[in-house]
Amino acid sequence: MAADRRTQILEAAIDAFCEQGLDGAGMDDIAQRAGVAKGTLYLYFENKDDLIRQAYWLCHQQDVEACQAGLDAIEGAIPKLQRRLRNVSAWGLANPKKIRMEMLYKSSPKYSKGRRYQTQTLQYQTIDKIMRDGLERGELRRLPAPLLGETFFGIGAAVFYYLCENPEKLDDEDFWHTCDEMIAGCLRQPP
Amino acid sequence: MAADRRTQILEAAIDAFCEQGLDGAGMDDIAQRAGVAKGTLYLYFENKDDLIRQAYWLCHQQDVEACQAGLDAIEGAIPKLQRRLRNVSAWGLANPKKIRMEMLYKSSPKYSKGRRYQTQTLQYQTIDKIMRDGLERGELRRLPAPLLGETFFGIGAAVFYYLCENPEKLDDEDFWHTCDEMIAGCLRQPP
Amino acid sequence: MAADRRTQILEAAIDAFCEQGLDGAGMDDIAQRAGVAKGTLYLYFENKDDLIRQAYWLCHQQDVEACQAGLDAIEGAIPKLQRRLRNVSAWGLANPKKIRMEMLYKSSPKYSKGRRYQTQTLQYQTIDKIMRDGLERGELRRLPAPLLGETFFGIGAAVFYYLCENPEKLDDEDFWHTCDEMIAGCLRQPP
Amino acid sequence: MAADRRTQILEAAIDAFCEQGLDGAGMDDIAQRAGVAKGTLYLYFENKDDLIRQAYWLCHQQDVEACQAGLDAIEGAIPKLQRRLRNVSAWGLANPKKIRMEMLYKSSPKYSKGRRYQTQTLQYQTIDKIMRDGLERGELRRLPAPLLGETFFGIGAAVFYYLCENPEKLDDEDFWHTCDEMIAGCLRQPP
DNA sequence: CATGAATGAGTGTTCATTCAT
DNA sequence: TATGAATGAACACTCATTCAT
Repeated sequence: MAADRRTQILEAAIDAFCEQGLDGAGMDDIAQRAGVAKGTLYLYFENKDDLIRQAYWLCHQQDVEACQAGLDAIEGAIPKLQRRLRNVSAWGLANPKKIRMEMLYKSSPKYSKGRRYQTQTLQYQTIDKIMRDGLERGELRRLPAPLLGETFFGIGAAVFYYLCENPEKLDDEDFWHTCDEMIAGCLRQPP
Repeated sequence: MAADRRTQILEAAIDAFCEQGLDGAGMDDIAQRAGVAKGTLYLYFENKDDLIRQAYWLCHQQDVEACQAGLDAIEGAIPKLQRRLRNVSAWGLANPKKIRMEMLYKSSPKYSKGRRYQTQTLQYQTIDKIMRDGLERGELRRLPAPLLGETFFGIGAAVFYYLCENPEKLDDEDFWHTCDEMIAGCLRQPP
Repeated sequence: MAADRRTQILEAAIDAFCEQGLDGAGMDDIAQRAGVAKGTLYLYFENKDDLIRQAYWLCHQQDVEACQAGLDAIEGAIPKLQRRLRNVSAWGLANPKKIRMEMLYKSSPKYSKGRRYQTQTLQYQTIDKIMRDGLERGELRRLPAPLLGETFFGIGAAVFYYLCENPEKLDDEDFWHTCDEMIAGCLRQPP
Repeated sequence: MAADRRTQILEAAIDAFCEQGLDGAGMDDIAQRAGVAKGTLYLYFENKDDLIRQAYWLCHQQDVEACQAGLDAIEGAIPKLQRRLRNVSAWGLANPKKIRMEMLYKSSPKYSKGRRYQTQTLQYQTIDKIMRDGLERGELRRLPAPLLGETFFGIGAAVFYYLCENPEKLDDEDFWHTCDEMIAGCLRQPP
């Protein structure tokens, strides 16, 4: 399952972090989960900090990539966001630990300021672009792009958490239709 | 300012946790901030875990109480939620550390499952009630109450984060009007 | 024997360093010798480096003080040096570990450049003074003061090592008479 | 420059030990300096200890050999010692790292008792021979041969250190004349 | 009640050594 | 012969907790 040592360690680390937290998970534990000796970790990562950052970055990149699927072909901010919500939900349900890892990282005072939606993330940039374009076309409510972005993230998180406990809804088109309406109702500029 | 020793310690602890994280903040640091000896902490709290839980609980209770202000007098789920958003925003801006403490606690795998909106919280119960009532009256989108609740939380968090960086909007009625529309557009069942 | 905790630890550390070297002696070992817990060491010393430096400094200061006894009352560079040699020998025989600790410190590339006789030591300054005065009065060979100083140190070390294995000579006035002659023959400017 | 792998490694090791100390220098560092893989070290040396001992021994042998040059042709203990001092000084200035390596080894509690002049060294034997012969002929002060030897070493070290910082003196015949007088004044039995 | 010196299990990290290639 | 990835015991250091005062 693990292509190489590095990935093998990163996956073990993500598991450990999810279960015990960034501080709670020890290097010993991670090494054991990865099936390597403790010293081996330091062949691939400078230190625990580096391991955490790289574990986060792996999750974040995969998340972003999954979210992006098919987005370019869609016209309009609202439809793009609707599609994006489906993308992230499907990916998140299949990779719950990676979602959790992103959250842990972002909520740690050591690594981040506690926002879900942060300027330096890749998501910020793509979402921000969508929002600015939508605002320009008069498609979205006249609110600052960052607020629109953060709001979209908030709704997304809600839907995702709901799906975690009701995964069967993932294929329920009625459910998605209502979600689409929520997003549209929330963000679309009324005529 | 601190009524008694216990509160004095709790407030120092909240400060420390916000700045350095639940694991990052040491009992030494907390004691120093509180102006008491390290041993004294253990007279008021069983251990660090207990201190964290009580610090969280203090913040959570005050949060809930502040959110509740004036809600009983309001008729209708949507208006209630709109008011609630103003309540939590105003309180949160005045008590950013307490909001942060709640987040830290909820995002720690040791104490919580990582949800913002959790069954055991007091908010869950009040919001859930509002949602159930609203659904019964056909006021809200036909979605499960927990999803509606989580969605409301998501929008609330977005608005709050935005206000943190643009606090002058707190008194901007136009801003709030748009927020009200976002909430309504998102949650109200269209005719 | 140990006045306070700090001294108690320093003495244990000196013992350990002498037996196992600065790097070879572990903090665990030092703590055990001192009869305290490992953590206690860090209440009195910032880190191992600090402990080493302070252990050295303690030895160095006592060494210097012992060497100085009665020197002020003596007139002339040669007699002063002769007396000094007796002083350091007597003190060194009674405190062999402290002498060794000084050597270990000075010979460690981490802490020093490897000279026995170093500018920053207290001995350097007092000996240098004696040499300069002696040169001024034409009492000593016309050589640079540092070379005279280093030479005196070299002879001193030789005598000390010899005494370590023949401690009974410490009270042998004939022995000291010959030592005095060695020093004089070596350093005094012939007429 | 390095005849074979073994020498190449030994020279790299000596460099590393001089700069970082016997404990401070890692096998990694030595391998890198020698331009070989870490594992290769263990083909030529049993372990780090063995490497240290052999590195020391190499330096020691070369030192002894250099000191011996032209000594057999000289009659009399004092002239021999004077010549020897010039030999070791010239060699030491040209091979400062080898001198340093010898010192590091001798001052390490793990390998030695901390004496400059030690029974098991090759120097001990040749110097001891000179001293015994000189004593027999009444040429030297009536002191035990080991003390005379150690004293000579002490003066030698002083001269060498001085030359390190004033290398131009190496060719200054006046300087050497005074050194010769120091040695003679120190060790020769007065009539 | 309050203290803070003392504790020691636990942490992240290093590094001499091994061994499959 | 030569390699360098892997190992794991050992290390310096931290910190929640205790307890004599």
